[in-house]
Amino acid sequence: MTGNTVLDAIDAAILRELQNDARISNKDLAARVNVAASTCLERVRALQRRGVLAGFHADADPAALGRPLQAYIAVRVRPHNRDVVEPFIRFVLDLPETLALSHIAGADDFLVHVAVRDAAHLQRLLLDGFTSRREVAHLETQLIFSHIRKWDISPL
Amino acid sequence: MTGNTVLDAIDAAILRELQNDARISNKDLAARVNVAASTCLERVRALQRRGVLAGFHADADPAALGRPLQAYIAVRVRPHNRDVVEPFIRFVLDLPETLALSHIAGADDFLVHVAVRDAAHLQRLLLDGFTSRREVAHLETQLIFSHIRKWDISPL
DNA sequence: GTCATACCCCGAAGAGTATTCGGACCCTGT
DNA sequence: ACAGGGTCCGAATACTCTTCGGGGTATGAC
Repeated sequence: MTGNTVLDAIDAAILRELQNDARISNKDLAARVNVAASTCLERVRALQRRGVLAGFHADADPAALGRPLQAYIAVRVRPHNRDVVEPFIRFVLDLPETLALSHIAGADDFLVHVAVRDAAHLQRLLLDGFTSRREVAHLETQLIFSHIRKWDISPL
Repeated sequence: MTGNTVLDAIDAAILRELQNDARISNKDLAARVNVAASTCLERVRALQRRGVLAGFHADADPAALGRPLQAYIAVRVRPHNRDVVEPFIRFVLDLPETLALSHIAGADDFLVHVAVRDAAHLQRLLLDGFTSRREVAHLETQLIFSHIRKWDISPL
């Protein structure tokens, strides 16, 4: 291995396998990427140390948890300064409906990805959760028909 | 346990722990949720069978993989019918830059979440990947300052 | 009451896995 | 040739997974 950014073929393979199945045993992982188990273990730990592997997470299905409807909520926050923005972020992340939150550049300031029980639940969330807050200047909601997340992010 | 939708306290705890760390050992998981290891194992398998636990994935940091810049690309596809939409979806999911793809209701048809090396890379992706396609009628790109994904989805 | 049924849970133990560590190997520069 | 640094490996011990038989408890029929 040469530079600081690039992964060699074995690291890339480890990354691929762990993104595909985070609960694979170290022994099986080692077999798949053709190194000894001890080597494999050390490589995984190195990837974690380097921050390439940021964590391992179970993927729970929102629909199976009674929240089959997803939406994006675009939010404009006024005034758009630290004292307003930081509490707003904390508020959104504390909502059980929230799946993800993006702070974006453009006409809107935030894009909130939510999963709810049904349209009535979404309506309640919008009215009671968002429009009732003073700093929320504008809302725009888009229903999500389907959402596909790619699990295998590859280097460059 | 009664219904089909609800999880009891132990299942909810298992879900929480596995979303927090998918590589926790079954023994440690059992200790955290206060059941025997064998019981815990069976519960995890039941959650997988039921589709509540859809998978386990390593979380790779796009920035550490040389792609520190993220954006949403809103796309309008014309005509919006099966023969056009399905190849488009396949195309987007095959792009290495794509992190996620949503099919949405509203003025735009798709929202594509991408991670790229830099602005020039994004520009190339837009021009060569998207606007060069016949079915792409409109594009709107928003840079992402920060993106926070919540890992712990709770029931209801 | 008491019996049957259906769950859920548990602990023991063999099979299997993780992890450490010393040493082999292979570059690279002197 | 040889020293230094890095990477990899396999053996061995400690630890974990997984199966399986059995115990506890709630429910409902008689």
